[in-house]
Amino acid sequence: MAEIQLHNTLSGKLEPFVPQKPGEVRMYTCGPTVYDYAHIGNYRTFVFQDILGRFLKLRGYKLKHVMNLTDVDDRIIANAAAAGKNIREYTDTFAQAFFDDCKTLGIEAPEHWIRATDHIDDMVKLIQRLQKKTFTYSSEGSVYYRIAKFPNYGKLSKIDLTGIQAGARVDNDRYEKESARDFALWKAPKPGEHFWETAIGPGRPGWHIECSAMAMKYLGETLDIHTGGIDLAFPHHENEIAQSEAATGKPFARYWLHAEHLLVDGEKMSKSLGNFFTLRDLFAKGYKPSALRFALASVPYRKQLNFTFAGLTQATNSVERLRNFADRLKQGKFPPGKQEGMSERIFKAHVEFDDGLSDDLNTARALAALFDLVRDANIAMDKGEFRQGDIDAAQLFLVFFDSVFSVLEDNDAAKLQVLGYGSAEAGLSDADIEKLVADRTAAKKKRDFAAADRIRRDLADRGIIVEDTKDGTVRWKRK
RNA sequence: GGCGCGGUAGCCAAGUGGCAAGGCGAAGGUCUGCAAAACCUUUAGCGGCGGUGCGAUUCCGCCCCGCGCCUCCA
Repeated sequence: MAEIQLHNTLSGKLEPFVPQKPGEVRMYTCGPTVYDYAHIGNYRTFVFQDILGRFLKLRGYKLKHVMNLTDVDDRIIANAAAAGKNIREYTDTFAQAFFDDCKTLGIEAPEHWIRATDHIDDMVKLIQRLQKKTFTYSSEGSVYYRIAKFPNYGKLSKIDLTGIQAGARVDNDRYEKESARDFALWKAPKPGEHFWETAIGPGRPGWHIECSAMAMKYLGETLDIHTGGIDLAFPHHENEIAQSEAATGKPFARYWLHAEHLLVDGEKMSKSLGNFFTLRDLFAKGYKPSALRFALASVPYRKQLNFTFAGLTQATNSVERLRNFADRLKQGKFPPGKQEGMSERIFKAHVEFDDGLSDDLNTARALAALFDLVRDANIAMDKGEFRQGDIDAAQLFLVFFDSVFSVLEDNDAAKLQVLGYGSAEAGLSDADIEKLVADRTAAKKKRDFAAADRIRRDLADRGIIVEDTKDGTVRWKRK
């Protein structure tokens, strides 16, 4: 197997991935801010993180993965107040929606899903540590980080802040800061705002401190991998580095991976442009979770992904092709024995697939290896040159593939029902379908094609596709 | 302006100094009672201009275009 290479934002280069502790990966990912439903752009990043985690596990690493939910910030405070709810009540709704969405998209739950407001004490302790080392100063009840004291500031985002002055783009009138680039570790409460009473005074945490505090609490002072969307590189991750490394004197994370953004029709997604979508928006239009997952996963994560409905349809059809192949493998009748060269062919595809993912999660390259094999295997099957003894190797590869991509299982309808989409109408049971299929076969035998076609059409209207195969068996599937 | 992605067929997209993967779509065909699935065939002057090479989509320079970040943002 090829060595795993990952693009590290810190170095700007592809680097061989070697965790600190052999066989174990400690990964922290920035999750959503639960002030509203997450959108498909968020899920582009979360699917990337999922694929990374799944691939590492598949490669035999023990994965310790922590994802946070930011459940306190300005938007949340404002929205909760507007809704007449307290912060917890308000964010619970969207946290639950996020968990449901993840399940629907096949995003595996990390070992820990943690919330900022459950870790106020940890943040306070970290701030105190920074206070002791004089990386902070207080002003009007808030605590700020003194960037001037951290020499490596900007090493992740390669940003040079010396030119940034308080002014038009920098909010300098709400708080008193020594320097415009300094950021808040702890914010003094504004009138009427929810606050925590702590050893460093009343208030609420700044945005960045939560990730430093929680990541180090669960994963130690040096993480193997830290990921998020590209927009988080600055200032969020840069500030995490400043806080964490100032406190510990150790590198905070060894590999920083950032997912590029998703665009819609070539433009930034925004509510004002009317091109802003949540998962629920797409499911309500009838698109399948597997199609969206495939669409998000098939474009390598460091490339901007241009989301379009045409693209989603393409993804739907691509998944269909793979499922057809998986079905054929499962249900087809093949001659006994093993075909000369076939297992080698399958093994080659397997290796190429793995090589693709090892190359900084090049999913497009990996998929090409799979589709190549699908074609070759179909050709062999058509010719009767694919045998029973070859099934296992092919199946093994598909399982490997699906351990990462997770799109083969035909469970879209069930998933949608969890979110309340798709008709919960009493559809045809398997037995009903079998009966109708048998009726059609009987009609065909009598060469009553009109009757047979009528049954097939009725089934099609109810979302069941019936197909005759070469070996005489009839197979059906739900659309 | 600084930093960073990217411009490859109708659409999505990989890739390499030496005849340009893969998927979707479209057209024609094979198979089928008809379909579906599958298979076959067709569908690329690699943003522009220069440069270095026997040879450049791939390296270098300049330019054009799209997108992102530069303290709300996955």
